[in-house]
Amino acid sequence: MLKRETRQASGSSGTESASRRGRPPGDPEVKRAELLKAATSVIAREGFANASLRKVAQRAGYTTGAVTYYFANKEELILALVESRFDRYDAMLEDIQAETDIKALLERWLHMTTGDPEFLTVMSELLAHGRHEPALASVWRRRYARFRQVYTSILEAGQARGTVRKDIPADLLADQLSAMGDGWALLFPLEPERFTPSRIKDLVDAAIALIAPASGTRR
Amino acid sequence: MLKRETRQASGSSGTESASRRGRPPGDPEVKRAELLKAATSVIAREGFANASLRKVAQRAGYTTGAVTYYFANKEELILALVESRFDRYDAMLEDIQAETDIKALLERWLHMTTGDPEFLTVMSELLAHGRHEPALASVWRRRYARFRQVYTSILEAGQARGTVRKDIPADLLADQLSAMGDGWALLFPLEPERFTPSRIKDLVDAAIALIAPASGTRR
Amino acid sequence: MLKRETRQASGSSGTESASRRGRPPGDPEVKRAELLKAATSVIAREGFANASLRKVAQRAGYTTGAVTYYFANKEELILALVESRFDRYDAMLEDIQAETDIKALLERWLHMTTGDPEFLTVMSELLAHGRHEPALASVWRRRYARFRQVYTSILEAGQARGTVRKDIPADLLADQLSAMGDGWALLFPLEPERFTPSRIKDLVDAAIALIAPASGTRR
Amino acid sequence: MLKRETRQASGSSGTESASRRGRPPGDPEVKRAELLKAATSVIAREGFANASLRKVAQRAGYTTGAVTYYFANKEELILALVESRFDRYDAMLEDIQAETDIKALLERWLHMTTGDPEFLTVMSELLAHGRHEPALASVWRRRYARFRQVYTSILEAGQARGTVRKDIPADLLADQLSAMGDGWALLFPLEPERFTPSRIKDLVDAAIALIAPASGTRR
DNA sequence: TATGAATGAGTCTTCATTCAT
DNA sequence: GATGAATGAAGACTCATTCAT
Repeated sequence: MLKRETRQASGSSGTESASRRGRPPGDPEVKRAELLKAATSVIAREGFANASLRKVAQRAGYTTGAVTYYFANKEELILALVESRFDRYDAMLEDIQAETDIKALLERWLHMTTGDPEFLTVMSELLAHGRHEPALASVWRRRYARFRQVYTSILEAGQARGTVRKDIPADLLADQLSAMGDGWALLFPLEPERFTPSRIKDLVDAAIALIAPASGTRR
Repeated sequence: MLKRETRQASGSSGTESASRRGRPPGDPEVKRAELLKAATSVIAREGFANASLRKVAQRAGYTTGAVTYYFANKEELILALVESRFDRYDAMLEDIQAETDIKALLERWLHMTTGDPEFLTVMSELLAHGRHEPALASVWRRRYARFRQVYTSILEAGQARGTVRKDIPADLLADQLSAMGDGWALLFPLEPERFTPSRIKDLVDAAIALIAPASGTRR
Repeated sequence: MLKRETRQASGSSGTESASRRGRPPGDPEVKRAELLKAATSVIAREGFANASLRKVAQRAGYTTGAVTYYFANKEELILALVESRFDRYDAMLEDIQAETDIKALLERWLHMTTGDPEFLTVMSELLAHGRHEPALASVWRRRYARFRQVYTSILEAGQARGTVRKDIPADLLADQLSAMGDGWALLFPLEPERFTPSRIKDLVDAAIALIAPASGTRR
Repeated sequence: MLKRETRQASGSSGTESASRRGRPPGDPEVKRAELLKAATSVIAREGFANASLRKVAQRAGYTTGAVTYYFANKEELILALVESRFDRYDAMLEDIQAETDIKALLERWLHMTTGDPEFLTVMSELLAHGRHEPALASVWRRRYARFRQVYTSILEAGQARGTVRKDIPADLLADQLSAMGDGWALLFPLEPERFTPSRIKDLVDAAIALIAPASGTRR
């Protein structure tokens, strides 16, 4: 009772309905997506350790209760978040996979992952935290395994086509390249000024050179 | 570091017995080190997000007050922790650096970093968290830069000696290898079962192959 | 009770088909009864303190809104629940009351109250909580008084017939026996393993002996 | 910050230290006892279901944090509370046990249990809630068993002395009397006006008559 | 008639920090 | 020098209740 008055007092427009309760129109999936987006924002900006449901709700323009209405748990929210991020990544990879030129492919991949600045940041936060949340860890293992497979088959195709060195099995190369990617995803937000576009280009070129077949010395 | 001066200033008494073996039992530096060790343990086991000063105190067998007595802040504790971990890493690198054979060197590095199972874990936790704590981030930038230099000079020596490929500048190679290492430090705790000794050996061998000069025997 | 009038006022339509067997599916009273049954279940299993409207709705297979639609309040639901449980108890007592043999009567009472395992549990939960909800307390007082009257008249009949001791007024005996019953209803769920069938039989026999007239054969 | 001002605003004396932190003198056991007393009050007044740590803290004049400082858990607080109540009851029983006259003993017991009006209320609240908290239930089972033993031996002594009927085993009598007591503890707060001193006297006298040896009819 | 989205107060709990002793 | 009692804010979560649809 007391509280309600307080709330109304701080309401801006006098003509607007004082209560925000009741059933507004809208698809629950949309709201869930909104909340996941807000969670992404919060985690990207403040980090996993500092992300709270309250902040997520605030950023989404909801109350805390709304978040726990759509997600039973903080854990469930996080899991839904990882899955959704992976889904997006999946879709993006789909597009790229057709590219046969390994250099072009890597560049598109780079463009894709760095296109949404929040994406890599959130992924690395979630990855770093995965160790402590068994359910999260298992999602990572499951989905990460799929990506290694995709990478591996891409590299195998490259080996067949002669654009990727054959002396190292494709799965090891995939493992190494994705570890490298994870490392950068971790380092990038720490010292963004070091990762200038030209530095990034050099690193990508170097990566391509690393996995290219031995060409110059003997051919 | 910030507050260490303060502590020492009020702690260095001229009457201290110099004949005792090592530092006297009440030595603040010893206690600080003990607390840092406890902090390492706690973070390694429970993760940065779940590590609290209380847990650190408990693990060290100290009282809650002791932690804030020896460290003004949680932040200060964390900073001291990173510095101390880097100091240790520095010392370890010193030993290794003399090794000229690049393969032997990498293997010693591997042995060294994985020797203390808590080490890599804590480092990756702190690295992942660095982004959100400006002071921590700056420590990382400063000290990480030094390591890249060391790595670079090692790789340059290898290039000079002909054991490392010359088509990629040493600093790019260093960047890539350390990113790879960071990636693995992150992935390892997530799926330790995937990193069997033989898989690790393969990955290291593959890494060596990656940076090796294009040999005449291979095709 | 408070709001039942309101409901019925708006619910009794004259066009309702009278030929259908029982009440039509949409009958509010049926839904209310279903919800009360669900509430019984929830309270019996989880206890009054842990029972929430949401759980009741869930168990009944209704939506959250349905509960507050059929019952204005949580309090109203509880009151309706007590009344309905008492109604049932009333009906059960009706059947038994005819029994003239006091031992047979007690045994039928026992059989009756323990027949539905949820019954006693819910009653004791509601009884224990009654104190804190004035409306609930008043229901208890009113209906409990009636039962003491019934018990008293049964015992008086026994006294007249010579099967119940006459040195203690029937109302005091009724008070004592019902207190005993309440005590057991409270203790039973706490240590069910202690209340084996044979122990229960002994306790009932002893209770009968307690209220039996001092027989000539004893001592 | 905001809160502190509020706190200070309601502080009485202007010269008192604004902060209440730091280490005041005092025995932790005393504080624990204080908190238990506050918990007793709250539960007695508002019931177990409505008792919150906040209310306990408030009544004791502490903040919520203080309660969880002295008791790790709400559960731990409750357990400590039951144990302490039982300890008190134990001590009281000790005093009484020497009484050989069964009537005098019962009256002293009555006097004792009703002396502190909160005592019985809290006990019945805790008893009623015991079912849902395994740890609490086990404390009840353990300690309640002891009392039944004491009661049994008192009744056995009565039987040996000829003041208690011998046709019902003492342990059954103990069981019945304590159930009766629990029942009354439950009913009393519900309708205190019914339990006038004279009614209580009658009930006690009737109870004594119930367990007295068959005297009038044949001797 | 009935739904279910959303609220907002309240629950327990954890925690960094402060400070009298 | 060191302790540990106490704070107060924040955390996740639950829940009765409201109400647009």
